[in-house]
Amino acid sequence: MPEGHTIHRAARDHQQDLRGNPLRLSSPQGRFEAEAVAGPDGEATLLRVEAWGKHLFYFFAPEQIVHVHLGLFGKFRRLRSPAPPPRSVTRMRLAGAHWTIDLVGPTACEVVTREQMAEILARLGPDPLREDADPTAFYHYVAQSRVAIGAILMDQRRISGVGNVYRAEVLHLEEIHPDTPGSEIAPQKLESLWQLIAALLRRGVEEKRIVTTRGLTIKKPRERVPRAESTHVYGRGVCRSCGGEVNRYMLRARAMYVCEQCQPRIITDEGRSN
DNA sequence: GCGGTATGCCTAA
DNA sequence: TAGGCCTACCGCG
Repeated sequence: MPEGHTIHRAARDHQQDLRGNPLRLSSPQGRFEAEAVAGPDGEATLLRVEAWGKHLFYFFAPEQIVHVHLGLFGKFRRLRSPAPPPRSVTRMRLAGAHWTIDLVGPTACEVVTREQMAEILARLGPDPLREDADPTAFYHYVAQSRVAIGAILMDQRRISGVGNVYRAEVLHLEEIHPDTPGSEIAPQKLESLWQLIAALLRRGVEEKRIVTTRGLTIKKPRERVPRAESTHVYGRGVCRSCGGEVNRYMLRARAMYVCEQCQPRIITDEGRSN
C-alpha cells in the first residue's frame, strides 16, 4: 500500500478521526515510547497530522511530534472505539472517542524533536501532493543528470512520494523508457511528467488505492481487484495499451516494468557508449 | 505449514 | 551490491 497517496490519505483521515479530543496513546508491542508523548496515564491530544512524501508527523500538545514511516510492510487499521484488544504486533495504538487507529509493521515510529523533523524534511525533495510543492529543484536536477529517470523517481531526495508502482506507471503513460538519462528528457516532457505524477497521486488519495487506468470503476468499496487490473505495466505480463510483452528487470534493486513498444529507448551518441 | 514475494529504505562493505 | 528490518498474503502441496 504505502506510496505517497497512502500517507496523505492517512494524514487526512487520522486528523479527522482524532484531532482535538483527548485520546489514549499506547505501545502494545512495547517498542514505541508512548509515555514520552502521553505521560504515564497515556492521555494525549492530537493537534494535527502532516504528510511529506512517505513520512507522517503527528503533532501532540504541547510540543511532541511522532514520526511514522511505513516502509514496505507498515499498515494502519481503523477500528470503531471501543476497539478490541490490540494484537501483540501493534506498534502504536491511537484510541480516540469514536475511532481507534492501530499501526503495525512500520519502519519508523518514534518521538522526534522539531530539529529532527527538520532534518528528515531536509532530505526530501518536493512532494507533488503538497500545496506548497515547488518542482523547480526537481526539474533542475533531472535536466543536468545522467542518472536514469527510473532511478531518479525512486530517489526521495529528488521527488518524494513516488514508489515502485507509480514509477513504472507514469513512465509508461508518458512513454519514457526508465533507462533514459534525465538530461535526455525535454523540459516540456518533464513538466508533464510532474503533472501526471501529481494527478495520479491525488487520484490515489481519493480512491485509497493506485489506479492508473481510465475505465476501471470499483463496484463494491471493499471489492478486491487484482493489482494487474488497475495498471498498464506494473505487475503485468502484457501491456494494457498495446498487448505487447512487458519487460521486467531490476533497476536499483527494485522490479521495473516496461513496455519496450510504448516506451522506446532514446539512443544518443552518449547513450550508446554507456 | 512453508517459501517466496511485496507499494521502502538504511547500513556495511 | 547484499543484507537486514518487519508483516501479510498467496500459491503450493
